[in-house]
Amino acid sequence: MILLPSAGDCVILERLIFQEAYIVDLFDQLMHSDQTTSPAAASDRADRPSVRMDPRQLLEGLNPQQRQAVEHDQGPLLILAGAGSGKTRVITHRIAWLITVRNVRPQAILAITFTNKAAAEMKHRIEELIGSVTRSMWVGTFHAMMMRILRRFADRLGFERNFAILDTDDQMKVVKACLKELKIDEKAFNARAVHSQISSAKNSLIDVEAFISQAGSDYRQSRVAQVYQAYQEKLRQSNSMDFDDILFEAVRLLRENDDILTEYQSRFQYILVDEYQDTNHAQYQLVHMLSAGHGNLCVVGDDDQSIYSFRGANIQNILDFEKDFKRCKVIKLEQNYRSTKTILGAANQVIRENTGRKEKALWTDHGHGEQITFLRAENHSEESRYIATEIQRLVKNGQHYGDMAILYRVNALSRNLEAALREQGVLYRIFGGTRFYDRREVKDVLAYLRLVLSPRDEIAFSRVINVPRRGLGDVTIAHVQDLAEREQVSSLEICEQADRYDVLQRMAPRLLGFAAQIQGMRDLLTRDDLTFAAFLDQVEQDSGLLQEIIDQQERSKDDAVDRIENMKELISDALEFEQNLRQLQSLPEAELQPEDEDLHQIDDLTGILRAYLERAALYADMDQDKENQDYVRLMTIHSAKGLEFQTVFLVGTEEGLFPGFRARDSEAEMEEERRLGYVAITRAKQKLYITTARSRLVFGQTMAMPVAHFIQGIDDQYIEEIGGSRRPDYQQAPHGAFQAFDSGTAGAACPAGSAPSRDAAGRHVFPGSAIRPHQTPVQPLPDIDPADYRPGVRVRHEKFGSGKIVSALPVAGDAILQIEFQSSGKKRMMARMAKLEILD
DNA sequence: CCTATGATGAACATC
DNA sequence: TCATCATAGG
Repeated sequence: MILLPSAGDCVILERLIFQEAYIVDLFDQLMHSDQTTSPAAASDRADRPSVRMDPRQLLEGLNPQQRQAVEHDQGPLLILAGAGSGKTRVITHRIAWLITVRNVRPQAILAITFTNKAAAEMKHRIEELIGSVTRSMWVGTFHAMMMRILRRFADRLGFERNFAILDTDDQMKVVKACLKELKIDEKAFNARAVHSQISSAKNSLIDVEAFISQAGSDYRQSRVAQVYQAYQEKLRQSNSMDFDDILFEAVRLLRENDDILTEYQSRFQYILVDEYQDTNHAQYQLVHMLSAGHGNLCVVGDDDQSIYSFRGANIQNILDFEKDFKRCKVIKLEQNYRSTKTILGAANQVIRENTGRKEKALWTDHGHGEQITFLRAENHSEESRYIATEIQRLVKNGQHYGDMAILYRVNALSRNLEAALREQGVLYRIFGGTRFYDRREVKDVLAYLRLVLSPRDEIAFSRVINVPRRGLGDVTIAHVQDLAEREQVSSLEICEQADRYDVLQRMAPRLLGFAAQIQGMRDLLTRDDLTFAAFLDQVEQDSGLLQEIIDQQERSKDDAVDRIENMKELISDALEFEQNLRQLQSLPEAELQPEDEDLHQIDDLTGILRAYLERAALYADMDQDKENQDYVRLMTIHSAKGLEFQTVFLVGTEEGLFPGFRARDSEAEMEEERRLGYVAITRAKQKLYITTARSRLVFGQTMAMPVAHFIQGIDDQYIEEIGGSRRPDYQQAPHGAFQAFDSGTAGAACPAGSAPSRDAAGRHVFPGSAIRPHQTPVQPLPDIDPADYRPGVRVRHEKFGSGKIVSALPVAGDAILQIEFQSSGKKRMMARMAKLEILD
């Protein structure tokens, strides 16, 4: 390793810090699936800029305000960066400046971004400037950064280091369980609403006690307080945190432990926070605490782009920054480098209606460009068809799919568009929607993994205890959980001892079988002689999850094939994850003993599993967008934040949809919708389309949709209207006309039949392998060629003897076979798993 | 204890 | 429209 002793720094100290920073970065690279580290880049390591550039270059091409921001030295700094004002440029150059000019060690910099993607982008751009320094920097989201600290000090908070992270789905289930336990009527107390109250309480750092006292004698509130209390208790017993806890507990950790706070305060000499307008109170507090000593806090944001209040974001954080940090410097970036005057003008008109914003005058020296095209279509199919044909027209004129994006308020709108785009042969890709790790079958597998890793994970337990069906019903499960509570042990332990309890007598064999299954998997884990992918493969099989889907394939096959593919995909994902890890570990530095024990343990299967589960929870954006890919991008406005496109189609800008119906009676929410509109409009560089439909299917009903109010306010000079005025039109097309139109395309849009036929497969009895833990080392499954398994081919199975393949369906390098055995009739199995001998 | 059925209610964005 | 939930019947 190369050590560059810097003035005044104790070499040993530097060594330690460097080591941890290095390992921390390994972690980071692992988490970002897009960061498939090239060996070349990886070995080009240095904790100092490898290319020492002339610092003056860092200021080149910057306007005076940008320069000022980059060169700012000590003390708090607020950069108000309007849309398209070169914000990222300023941040990255500032970091480069700090390192090269101010001689700040990279590991003394903490840079917080809003998304993982933004973090990757920031690192990339810094490296372009000064080489691979980012590997020892902490760059990431609040959640990811705090997780590092929390893992390390989990014990101080009373958690085990392998605590689980609950996603929204899990959280909901826990809330429901609490409601049930407290005998609260779910109709009077909507679980969703209660959960959101708990969530915002945590984001505001209101703990259970404070919530209770705040509720006072208010019946409703004190009931919610009870749920909050029960909820926290359950999480604690399950050794789990939810998303909000990650921040909440981090604050608590730093508040209650002076030594830890001091350590991180002195480590992070410079703190930068991007998208500061979207921080919540907990995040505010974290930043505050960490920067308390030196006050070298630089926040960047735009109050007009605050669009995450649903997540607890508090726009006051940015509005009050000057009050909170007295001697702070404020720099406004008001020159827009992105859009035409027309687009900017329209955007300004939309946002100007908001009150209580920081006055900014965004300007550009670009030309006026084309007018904004406003479309008033009859219905959603016409709207989508217009967009599709327009895209094709633009492409004929030399534009690229990759320069265009279609933005919408709600994911559901992508459906209609998809049909039309496909029809017209437009290349496109949809972002967002159900994420890979959120798919049911994937979550089931992950729940097994969680339970294997952390036996106390009650939430994972209840998810998988009867999945696949083991003939264990609500009553039995309730008994198990009651006993667990009474005896203060985990439900899994009750299962292990099921034969000791009278109430469980009847179901004891099944419970024991389940416990043995988990134990078997845990043995595999601790024995540590499998690759991670092989381990996951084994879990998918031993759990019976895979077999269950195969059985189901009998009837409803469309769905089943997808699900099997997802399970296979999960294995490849695990493989990739592991390979990345190995590659990183093969670097020379990895031989060092990291001071951080947690990261050290990433060496064995258990460590990999823990890291993998964390990634699944925190870094769920699996399908990363590759730049320069030539397809139209479809996404929500929220996920488009920070991006820009030559041409933008903003669809469904209708009252009730965008702005959503909930914003109706709340001026605050209305303002957020306007900000959202502002964000959408400012994504466009050259050309903007705003489209609406006079009628649209909402909740399966055709509804008349008025044009969004904030669009009506845009001046005529900026807009060219097609299909009608954006101002209220009294002329409605006859209903019947588009009724017929709808039924024509609706069928094509959703080809799946209305009633997904459920199959009546008999319940799954646990396989023999489950009861007997594995005695012999597990053989990795053989690679097979799916093409070998064709209908008519005769095969031999070690248990069922010889048989003939009736049908074969290739799936992800494997095949689902139906085999007619001479002795035991028809069976369904996966080719690879069955270990068949081909007889012909 | 499982499954099918029909009712019911939900739908906004993300770490 | 789609998914989840409660209920009834096997």
